[in-house]
Amino acid sequence: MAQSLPPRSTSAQERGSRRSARSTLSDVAHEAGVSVMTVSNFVRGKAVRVQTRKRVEQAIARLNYRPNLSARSLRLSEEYSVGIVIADSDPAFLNDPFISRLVSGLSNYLSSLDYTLDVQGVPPERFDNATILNKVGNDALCAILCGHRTLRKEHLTNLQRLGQPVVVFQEVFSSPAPNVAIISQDDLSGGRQLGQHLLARRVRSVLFVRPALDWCAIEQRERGLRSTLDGLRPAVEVKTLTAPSERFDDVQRLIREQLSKKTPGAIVAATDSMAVAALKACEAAGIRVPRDVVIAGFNGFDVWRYTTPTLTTVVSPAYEMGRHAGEMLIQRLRNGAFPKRNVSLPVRLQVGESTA
Amino acid sequence: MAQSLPPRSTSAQERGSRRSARSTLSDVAHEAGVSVMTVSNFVRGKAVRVQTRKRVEQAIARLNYRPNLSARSLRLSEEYSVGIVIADSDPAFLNDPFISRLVSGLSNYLSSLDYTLDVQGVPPERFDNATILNKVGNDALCAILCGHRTLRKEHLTNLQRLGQPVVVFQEVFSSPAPNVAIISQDDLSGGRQLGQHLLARRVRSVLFVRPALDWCAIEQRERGLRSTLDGLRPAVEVKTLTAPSERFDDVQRLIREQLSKKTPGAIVAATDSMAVAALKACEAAGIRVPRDVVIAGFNGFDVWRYTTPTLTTVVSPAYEMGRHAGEMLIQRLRNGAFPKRNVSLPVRLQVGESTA
DNA sequence: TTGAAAGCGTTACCAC
DNA sequence: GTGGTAACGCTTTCAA
Repeated sequence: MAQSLPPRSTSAQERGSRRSARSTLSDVAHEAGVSVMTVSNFVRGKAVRVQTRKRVEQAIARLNYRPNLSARSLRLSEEYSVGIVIADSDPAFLNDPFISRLVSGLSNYLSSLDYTLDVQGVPPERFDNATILNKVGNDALCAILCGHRTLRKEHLTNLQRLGQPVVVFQEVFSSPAPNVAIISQDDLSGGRQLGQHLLARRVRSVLFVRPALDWCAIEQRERGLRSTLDGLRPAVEVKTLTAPSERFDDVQRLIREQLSKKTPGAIVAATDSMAVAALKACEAAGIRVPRDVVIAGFNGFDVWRYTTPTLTTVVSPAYEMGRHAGEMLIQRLRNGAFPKRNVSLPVRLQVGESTA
Repeated sequence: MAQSLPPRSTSAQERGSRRSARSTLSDVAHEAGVSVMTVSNFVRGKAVRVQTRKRVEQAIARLNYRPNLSARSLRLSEEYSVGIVIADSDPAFLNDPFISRLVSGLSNYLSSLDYTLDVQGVPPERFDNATILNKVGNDALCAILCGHRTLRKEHLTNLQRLGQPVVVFQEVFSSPAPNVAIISQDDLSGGRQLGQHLLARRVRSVLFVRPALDWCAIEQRERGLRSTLDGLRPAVEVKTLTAPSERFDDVQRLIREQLSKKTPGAIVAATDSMAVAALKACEAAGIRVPRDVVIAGFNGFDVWRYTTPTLTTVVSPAYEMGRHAGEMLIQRLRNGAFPKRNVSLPVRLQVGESTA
């Protein structure tokens, strides 16, 4: 198509059939009988004589002109765009409420500054293949890692090498490179708050249920819980039960087995969906909640209100984390440095009927 | 910065401090001692002599070169990018499981073809302000509309004027413009399937609970339900209850009021979260499910398994809708025409304990 | 206030 | 196989 490059005057009408008549500044200028620069100035809100402006406005409307972002980016060496790569083994990676809220918060903040957000999910083992990482199309990046610690560490190293500002969520690695910042939620405190709450309920023994998955948020939750309950007199026993997968049925079965041996005073699940599985397992076993055993989880997304009894849970500030990431990246872009390289956002214990 | 345009030889190192040393084809060519075109050819997988290739590979690794997408897009008049605008009054617009799955499906498909996905949520009244619509940065667009029918119609008209391929979800408008296609799920059939199911359960009266919101999916659901239950002998009574908002507490209260007057044989809620509200209202009123009343919803996202009893629901093919949109847009881009302009994807009744 | 020219990084098109 | 050249649409710079 478009044979050996006609020298000029290709109007939007004539131009290739692919992009049906996309008009350019030059087209508008021609239509309005002014120079390209005048149109450009008008589009960018510079002062233009009223008379000229009217002509330009009409030409723009007539030609349905919209500025071309690629051309602008190329000229300005600035993309006005941020990308987020989400490593997740679930193809429906946005379905996790933590992620969906985080991305919403990020997207909204960026939109308010007329920045674009590119979203790409990727299975953890193919992380390095993500287009967003291999081509330059964003001013800055966000990443949610997953998989084994070694793998995550490796991915973080690759992110550092990109030479772009990057925000990584929910990691504990110390970040040597000045272009990387880390945003987490204070899961340690979450575990502690929950521990205190259980103490106030006079719980004597706790079963902490977690997925085998190597995920530092969960380590923090357990650590916070244990730090509050360990070494008390009279003693509070804390036992950890590790589920091979996070699948609802698997978790439910595992807990049912455990309950057949012994009923703890409390079950704390590393996530809400595991807590619901525990709830169901108790129900099936004829163990009443909260009378016979109290149950609590982590996350606080919607689910808590759907169960009977409603669930006590530690609420994640996921939306705020996304928003905060946006703020930090924009500051980094504008000022050349992150205001802070390691941020921890507060969590909040929400008491439901399951620990009443 | 970067004073009056030095003629050449600005290497990545010297270049402006903003984008710290982003290297270009020219830098790589210089480093490898070959021409720009050779590097470009290599990068795009064209044949290159082994010896040359090695040098280029090394130079790329040394300089950490990544291709610049804006330059590529500008040159090729192709962005390799799709945008999705989501009109939603909830700031956490991705939190709706229908939307999060749809976007995941779309994103994954596009990723597999090395296309980028731009995501932007926007409150319905500011739809026309979305950056994605006002600047050209994508080859094609997707849109999820919301708000009053009149408003949606207006937005659809604006989308048509964009002169880009567009896929709109869950709309019923006939689409005059050849650049717009519509993808829906078969809610009519969903309503019918549910109606049949209730008939088999010998239900005599149905309360259909819906939000006031003007949303055509919900109209279809009701129509399907009624078309199956209307005019039978003996008659099945169908009554519609409209909730002013979709808020959980509001819906719960409304249903409780209704139940205090009369208990229907079945409650069908327009969405799962409303169905859960109904479940809770029954529980609070001492009405047993499914013994005294059976309950069903629409959507089939996770929630169904969290409740007690588990929920009967009509499962939406949300992920597939997103994927399908991607396929249609890419076909449209490659072949110049949509294979089909109106697609309806099948739904599936999933029977849970709530109608056992 | 308006305009002409150069160049951002890339690729199509030739020529060698 | 390799390389020179022009152009994609835009904005900065400088001159009128």
